[in-house]
Amino acid sequence: MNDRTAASQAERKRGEGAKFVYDILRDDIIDLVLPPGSPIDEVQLAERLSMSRTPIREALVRLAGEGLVTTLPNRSTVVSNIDFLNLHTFFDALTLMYRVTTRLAAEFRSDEDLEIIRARQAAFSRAVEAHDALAMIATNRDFHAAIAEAGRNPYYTGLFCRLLDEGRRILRIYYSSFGDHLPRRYVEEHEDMIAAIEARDVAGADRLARAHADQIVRQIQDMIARDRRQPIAL
Amino acid sequence: MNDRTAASQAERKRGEGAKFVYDILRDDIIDLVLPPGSPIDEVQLAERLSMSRTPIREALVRLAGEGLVTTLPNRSTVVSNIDFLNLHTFFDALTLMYRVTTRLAAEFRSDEDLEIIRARQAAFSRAVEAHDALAMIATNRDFHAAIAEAGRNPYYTGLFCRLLDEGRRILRIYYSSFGDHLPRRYVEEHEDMIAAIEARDVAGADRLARAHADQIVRQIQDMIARDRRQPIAL
DNA sequence: GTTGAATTTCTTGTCGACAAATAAAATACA
DNA sequence: TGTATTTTATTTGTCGACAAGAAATTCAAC
Repeated sequence: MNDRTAASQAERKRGEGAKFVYDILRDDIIDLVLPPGSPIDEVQLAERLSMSRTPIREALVRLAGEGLVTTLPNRSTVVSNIDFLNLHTFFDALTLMYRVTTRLAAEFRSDEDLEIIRARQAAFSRAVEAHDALAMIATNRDFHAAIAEAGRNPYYTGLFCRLLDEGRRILRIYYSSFGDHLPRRYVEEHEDMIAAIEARDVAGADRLARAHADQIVRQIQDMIARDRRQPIAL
Repeated sequence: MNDRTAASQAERKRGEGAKFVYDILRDDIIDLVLPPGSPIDEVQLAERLSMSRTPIREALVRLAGEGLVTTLPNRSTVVSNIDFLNLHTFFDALTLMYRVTTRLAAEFRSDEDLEIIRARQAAFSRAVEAHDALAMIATNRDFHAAIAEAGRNPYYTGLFCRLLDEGRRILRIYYSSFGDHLPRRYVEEHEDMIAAIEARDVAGADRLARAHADQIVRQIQDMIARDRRQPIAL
């Protein structure tokens, strides 16, 4: 799978076995190392990570709770499909969470929050400069997650992070079609959002977040319309 | 605990052991049969339900994923506290979900959805007539959950149901202070919402949902202000 | 009587094994 | 040759047991 598997040989503390395999599976699912539909074999995973099936099952239960894997009763558990037929519900929720979290960030952010957000934006900017599409997707997610954290509403951050992760999966499918000019626009939009959050301009933050969300949704829809590899589902 | 425990003697099908104990624990937590802070002993539960610890642990992992229980590493797992200090984040998210789901229901509802919603409203009305506060709380939750289902956005319904369940816990703490006149107002508000959903009046549904949410939030806040038993936390 | 260390107890996290349920393969039959 | 049925095989769900960690208790020293 990946090189982190080597770390499994190192002795792990008691109690973090499940978290260990959870993190590995989660990252691999979001990065599409495990594409939708991939079966997950408990026994195979167990011997690869040199641990019992018990912590692996616990990780799978948690992943199922977040909707990242689907458990067929008495049969295999597979990586959840991306529901292309109902993407509009995803876009709708994503847009709303963009707006709400950015609004709240403008209202409740502390100076430390602002620092973290700026650091995340710097990482995103570097990824854009380097034309590294994969890093762009990841750092963009971290940027907005930091804004959500500044809003200090765990209900929103929870749903938003789930949506952002799902968005990473979708974007990763089409990452080859990323151009060079559009992302730079995102950098500028991010800067505007930071300015609004710093100025505690709630209305402005909402307007920018909405525009930003529309922008991203439109780009994903364009990519899907342009790329007709799997028109129905994966 | 309750009489459902007796059903544990009946033979269960393979694979639904975890769901069985999950449902029991979930209901008991939401109904405050297990109040916040209650420790959950795996071994005790295992022998009471006459099953192994494995399915019980799976249920606990799922409950932890939904935030209903908190697992202290290497120590006991307890029923999660109600965070009275940050109730405003709960009210904020609840209000937003009320609005969004009702809007979407007005937009996408089918005739079958409307039937289900009406049935739930009838149950709520009966509970109000019977002055059964506990049934009121439960049927009110089901009514709004049905509206959310009609909106057909699983991201919203997921968060909303979590919020409604948490609201049930909060309301149940103060259910003794329920009067007789206020709930009747809720019945009428529900009827108005149904009418707006039937007429596909999105703007009206939004307005009614917002007013309804404000109403409920205000009542809970009044109850908390009036009842000073546990001013800080439970 | 109080404080601190050692011991015991109790609960959890992990393991290996077994049995049920399903999928796959092999066989029988038309 | 194609289809139905039995057999095999694989994978999951469950179990009992054991060991690591933390809390509670005991014991000792001052």
